[in-house]
Amino acid sequence: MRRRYFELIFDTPVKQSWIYYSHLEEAQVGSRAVAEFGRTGERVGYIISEVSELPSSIKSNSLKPIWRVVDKMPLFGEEEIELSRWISAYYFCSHGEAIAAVLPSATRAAGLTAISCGDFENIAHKRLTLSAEQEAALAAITGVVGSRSNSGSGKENADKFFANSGGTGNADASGGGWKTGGRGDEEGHALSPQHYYLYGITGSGKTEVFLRAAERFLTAGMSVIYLVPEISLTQQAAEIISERFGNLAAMVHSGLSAGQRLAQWRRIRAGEARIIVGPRSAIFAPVRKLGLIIIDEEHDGSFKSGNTPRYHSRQIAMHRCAVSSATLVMGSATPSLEAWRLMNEGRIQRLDLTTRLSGGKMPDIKIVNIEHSSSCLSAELQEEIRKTALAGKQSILFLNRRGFSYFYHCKECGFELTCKRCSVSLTWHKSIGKAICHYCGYETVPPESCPNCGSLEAGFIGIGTEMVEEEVKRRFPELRVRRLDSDMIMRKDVLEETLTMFRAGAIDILLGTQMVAKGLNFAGVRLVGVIFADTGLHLPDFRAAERTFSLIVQVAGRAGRFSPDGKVLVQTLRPFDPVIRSACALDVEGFFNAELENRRLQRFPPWTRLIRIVARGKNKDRVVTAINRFFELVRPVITEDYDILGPSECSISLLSGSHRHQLLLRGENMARLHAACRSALEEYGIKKDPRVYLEVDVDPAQIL
DNA sequence: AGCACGCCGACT
DNA sequence: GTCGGCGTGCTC
Repeated sequence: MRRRYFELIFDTPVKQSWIYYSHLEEAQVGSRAVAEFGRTGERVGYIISEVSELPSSIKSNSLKPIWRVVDKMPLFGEEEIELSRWISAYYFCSHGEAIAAVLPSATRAAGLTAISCGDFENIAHKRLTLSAEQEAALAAITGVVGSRSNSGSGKENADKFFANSGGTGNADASGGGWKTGGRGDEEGHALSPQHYYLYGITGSGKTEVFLRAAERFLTAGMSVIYLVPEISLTQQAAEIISERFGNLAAMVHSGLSAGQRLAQWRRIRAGEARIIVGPRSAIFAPVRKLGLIIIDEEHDGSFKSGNTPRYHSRQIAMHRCAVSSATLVMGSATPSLEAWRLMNEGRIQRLDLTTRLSGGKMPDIKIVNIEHSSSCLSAELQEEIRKTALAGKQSILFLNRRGFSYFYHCKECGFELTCKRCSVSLTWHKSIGKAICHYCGYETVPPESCPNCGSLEAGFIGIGTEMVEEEVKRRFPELRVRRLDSDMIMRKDVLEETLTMFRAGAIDILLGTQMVAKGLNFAGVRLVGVIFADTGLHLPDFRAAERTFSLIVQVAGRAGRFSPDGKVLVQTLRPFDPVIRSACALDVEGFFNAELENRRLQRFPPWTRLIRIVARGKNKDRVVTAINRFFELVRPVITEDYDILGPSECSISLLSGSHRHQLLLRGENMARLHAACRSALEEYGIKKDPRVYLEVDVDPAQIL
């Protein structure tokens, strides 16, 4: 075999590719190859192209050989290479990091496992009759199956707001589409938005519509990707889908062997599995003829990756839909503000589901002022827990307590200390004795007494989860209590076990964080108690109100799902806070429209886009120097209607021993932000301090 | 990110 | 006199 040359990329932050030679016949684009990389010995690289001529910059005697080819059958193709290239440009990571995120790897990606039981054809029947609303929604979503041309209407729509990477490598969405196999309905009404949103209260039957839509696309010979939030919903969705679609389905979730992952990846690539269910990373499923992407609980934070590349599945979904002219359907009772804005503007077609099925009603929600309560369980809440237990029903207690829930509060008048320029809460920095705004750097010495009413009953406070558990156990020794939070599920099956026990009625009170707020449907739940609704509200993050609102509405939805006597108690120090009030009134529209207006006034998403740059390192002075240097570099390339917030210390100023300082680039057009950031990064790279790492987060989900 | 090469402090 | 600190540079 003659000597051939291949371009390889590695999972390293270095933004380059490398040429290797090989005599191996199996060497081919799309396979992984083992080779020596630098002085690191054996490493797995990804073959992304075969090159016929060496670039003049490379001396052929410096080339290294490919030792071994890992995949006899290619693992990926042009689509994956293109997608990873787009990701690397959009999210400012190396191509290698991007492809590693896309492909099933032992360590990084979520795994895949087979679920096959029964046969698609045979199952499709035992189903419920759809309500008129569900029917209408389904018709809208599937009305375009088969009648779509290959045009870019979807692409424009996506680029317009979410995608929009312009000039960064998007170059190509070339017509990766496919011709439809010709199902009849050609009447194709307005094709423009191929993005839909099932907006409906919890328990209004979104899932059934998703499933029917999926079925239509499958029947038409296309593939479907069905995204669900991490952990909670995965299991439920998996069961339903495997039951309904049998061996056409592939489930994606973490904690599986590399072998299983690979097998499923191949099964999907081969077109054997055509409906893929899973969390965030399932968006990369290598399906052919992508027809539909479903994003259930679209508002959920787990769709945004916390590691490089810090992608958002919704963004990737929009891109993939544009490339393949596929349909996107999202759903939630509490959409993200981004989605809400697009719905208002008609760029996403909103489909309403207004009635709760299965005989349940939305629960009675009551706000409880805990201003004078000495316990974290108010008298009212204790009373309801007692009532619920006596009725043989179950309770869920929810406390959204994150690491830094400290805030300055006046017990007298409810005053909170916020930044004058950004209207976000100030964070107490004990070490220097100042309260600081992490958006603009504003800082102040906190007042001894409340600036509003002069009360001395003012200061920084906060509640913890374990405290609640103790309190509950102390007051209700006869009830079976289980705590469910990230600490508890460190051990592998605790989550599953706890949920099973709860479902079986072996637990009376389930106490926990987010985990208990998301998509759990248990018939026995009568009471939901929100221990302290204010927690997330005071985080120095512009999405604080949105998150708080969603959580309350979501957790409230857990009560009385199947019975009419659901009860929700929301404990708060601010019974008149508009966010809490609108959540407790389930006034979704009211909240969203008000919040949209706040964001507009503050120039925050969804009215603007953000790129966040975090400098981190052990040496604080170097970090400050680095972020200042970057600031000086971006300043000239940012045009007047765009702005830069910071540099300022991150809210979490010290993380894993690294000091962190950040900068936010803000503007209406992501393409322009991208361009500015890119040029600054290039300049920065010339003389960068190797002891300071620069993290770039495009469309950050939180900026703490 | 890794990893090796390289030049300055406390140890058998 | 050496072991080892991590600061610096490189990866076809």
